[in-house]
Amino acid sequence: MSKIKALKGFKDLIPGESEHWEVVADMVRDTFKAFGFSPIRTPILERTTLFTRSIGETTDIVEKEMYTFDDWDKKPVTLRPEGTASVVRAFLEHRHLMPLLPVKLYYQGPMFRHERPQAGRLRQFHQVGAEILGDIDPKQDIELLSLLTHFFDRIGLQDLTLEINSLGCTVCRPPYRKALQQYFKTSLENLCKDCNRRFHHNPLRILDCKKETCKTITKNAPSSSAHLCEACELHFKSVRQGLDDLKIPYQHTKHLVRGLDYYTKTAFEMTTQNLGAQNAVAAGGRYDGLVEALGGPSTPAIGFALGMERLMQLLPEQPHLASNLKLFIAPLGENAYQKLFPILYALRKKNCRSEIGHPGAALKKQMKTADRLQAEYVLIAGDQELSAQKLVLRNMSTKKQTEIGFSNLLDTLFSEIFK
RNA sequence: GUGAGUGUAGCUCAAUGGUAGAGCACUGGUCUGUGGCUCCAGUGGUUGAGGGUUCGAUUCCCUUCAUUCACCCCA
Repeated sequence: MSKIKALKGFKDLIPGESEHWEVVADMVRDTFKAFGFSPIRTPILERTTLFTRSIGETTDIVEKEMYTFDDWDKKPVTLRPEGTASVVRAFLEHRHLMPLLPVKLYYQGPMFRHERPQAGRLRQFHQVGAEILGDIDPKQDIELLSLLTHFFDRIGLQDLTLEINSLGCTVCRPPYRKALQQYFKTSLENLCKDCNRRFHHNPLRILDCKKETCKTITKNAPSSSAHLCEACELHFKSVRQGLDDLKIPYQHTKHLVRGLDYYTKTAFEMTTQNLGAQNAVAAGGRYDGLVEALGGPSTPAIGFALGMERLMQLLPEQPHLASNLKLFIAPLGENAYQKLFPILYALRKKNCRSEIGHPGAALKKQMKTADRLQAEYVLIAGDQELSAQKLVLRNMSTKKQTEIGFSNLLDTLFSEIFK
């Protein structure tokens, strides 16, 4: 056994599983394009400041989870911990090429966070994301949520809940934050250690605590929706109305909070009870201030990210895909191999999935290999066949064998195996 | 970063203070050039690593590493 193993929290996707990922990836492309999104691929490595400025200096991700190191020019670079910052950076860098607002983009790819691995959480994990840049209208929120809902529908996942909330904006969030601190101030000693920490740097998070004692205290805490400014209130109302109009079920979760600093107004999560301690398969929200914060023109935007590992974990157990091998060629001896290898090449050029056995192996062994590869047909070529100028074609499920002459070999073969 | 659980054959797991066993997989035979099924046989382990207690440790203790789950946080 090799001593070098994959890093902790990094995982190989091998046949048996990798095929299913491709199926889902294809479905992503298909669905997201239907909703008018275009693919974008951004680099995995970015300047560190892109993330510190967008995600927030004091978030856990930036403080202790990023893979950051000095590039050869001594400037710090980081393996992306999420996708939105890169997309916004690319949007700003190529704005002249994407003049039509709103710009609708989607991506899929690996993200990196140095966390302790756990069910539904890896250090390299994969996200599918979608972003709509350049429109503050709640219509965009609805469009994005309808895509998310439809995608899960189409992939066949049930038992998912769309939870939404509004976090307010720069106008109404600060007063709400104060109101929360005011409320919790009196019961600080009854709140857990973590919540005491949250009290200072992110009091909204207290609402999300899992501890029972904290939960009872948060029960009567002021809700964000009661503190929304007029614009945010109206926006949130339109979003909910829009979802109702499309008959998309959702739940208004008053304590729903987002971890990244850049979120404003609409915030949402697609949650499930079947993921162990994790419950979010997808999450996102509006980030109306981010583009400007990264040095661009004021550009409201909204997006979501979906965790592939979590999605795959929720999908019902998939049977290992059959290899769909059409033909296995069993050459007995070097002569046969040399005669048949060009035939194999010709078959493959015609997109016929085919394999050839090892000429030194006994026929029995080659048959076994063919069986394991789930070949539909086996073409047998030994000395007898070569001297008789006729090959034997065996149908593996019916066990019927037919002889095929050397003249027009390829054509005959094709008409036999594709009839 | 914190806490708990688990490390025995390629895989899934037994067992015992006296140097380990099953099923599956693999190889071969049954079946001389024809796969799946049956039956039979065989290969395969310094019981994660290091140290300690003991006449003796795979079992008990300590350390370490790996892994899993949970907390924090997040998709």
